Amino acid sequence: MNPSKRETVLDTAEHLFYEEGFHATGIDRVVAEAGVARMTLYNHFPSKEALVESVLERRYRRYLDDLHDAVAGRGNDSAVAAMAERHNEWLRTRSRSGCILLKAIGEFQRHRPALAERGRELKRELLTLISEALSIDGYHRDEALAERVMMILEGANALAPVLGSERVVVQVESMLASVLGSTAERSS
Amino acid sequence: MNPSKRETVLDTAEHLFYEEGFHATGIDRVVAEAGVARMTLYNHFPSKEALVESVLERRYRRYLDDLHDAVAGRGNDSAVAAMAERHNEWLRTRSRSGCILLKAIGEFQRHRPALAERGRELKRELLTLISEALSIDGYHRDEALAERVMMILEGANALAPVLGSERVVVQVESMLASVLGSTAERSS
DNA sequence: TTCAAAATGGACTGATCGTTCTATCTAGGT
DNA sequence: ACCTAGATAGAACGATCAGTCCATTTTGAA
Repeated sequence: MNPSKRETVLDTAEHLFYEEGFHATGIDRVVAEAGVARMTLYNHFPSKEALVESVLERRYRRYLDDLHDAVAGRGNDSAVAAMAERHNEWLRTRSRSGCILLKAIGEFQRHRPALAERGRELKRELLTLISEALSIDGYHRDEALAERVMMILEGANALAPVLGSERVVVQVESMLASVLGSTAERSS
Repeated sequence: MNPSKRETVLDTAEHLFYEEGFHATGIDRVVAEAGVARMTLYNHFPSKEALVESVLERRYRRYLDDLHDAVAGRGNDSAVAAMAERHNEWLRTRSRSGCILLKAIGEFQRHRPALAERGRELKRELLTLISEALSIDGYHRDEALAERVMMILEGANALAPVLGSERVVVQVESMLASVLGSTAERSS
């Protein structure tokens, strides 16, 4: 069975919102690019805001699930290293223009506070995921360390559009080693 | 003498563009908030694009100059530490919603490539500034190290809207120590 | 006091925004 | 063959967009 119209709309909207911005991308543009009637979109999503939320939810859920899977299926690497490696894969292939969530928070924090807050929630899920990976690796209840690791990943996201993904991924590994290595609190 | 109308427009536009987004902020909104006639704006700036560019230029120039001054006027701190401290001051007071340049690059990379490229140029100026500070501190020609330091600052910018400036500034110092400390290349 | 430059406010253009409506068409299951 | 649910194209809505024009008022320096 072909991808449903709904999925087509989500794919197209994700691409356009991510590459061209949320406010700068009109509904007409989405339906034209998706090859779908305008009312088809509105049958699946009650408003543009709802469409944006679905796009964010779907994309970031995939990203979080991907990181989770990387940890679960890692070989000899540490959990955090496996996670960072999977993040780097996103940087190389799907996330060359920064983090879609931070873009959305920036564009909607005033105009649609609920949307921005949902974005922050998803970001906190990433922080939790990092915390859990650190626990697996023997760093227990070190929230500050998790924040530092997250800052590495977000720094890479932010600078990818400036320095390019290639340059940025190699610094992720280097910084991860520095930040983990200089911690004396490891308990196993 | 009162601040010129031009400065008033720039102040207002900077605030609105930064807090509410570029595409989401109309000219009408800017002139209303600035308490200025629409034609006054268009007498000083030929287009919205020109206004955006002036806003970016002015704000980021101030930021870069500020970092430069911090290095020049530092006490016993290292150059990079003085720079990071000044960056943290921006995070606490003027830059709580992420980096205005990265926001602009995100919103304009497709619609106004020239604007986005100008943004990237200014970002490269920051990288140069960091490189120079590292040179002062005895790390010579280590471009990768400069990129790592920059990733710390940008990671902090990116996460400030999620974790808050307070949490983020303390991690900057910690990470700076890790990243500099784990380098064996220091030559003085 | 004079005079030019700067600023004003409001009308106006054509384009585009998100959203709704309607009438027609297409598919798939019974 | 029939029915229904979904998809279609396109017109239309009021609101807002960036940008222009203009006649009038305010300003500041000579």
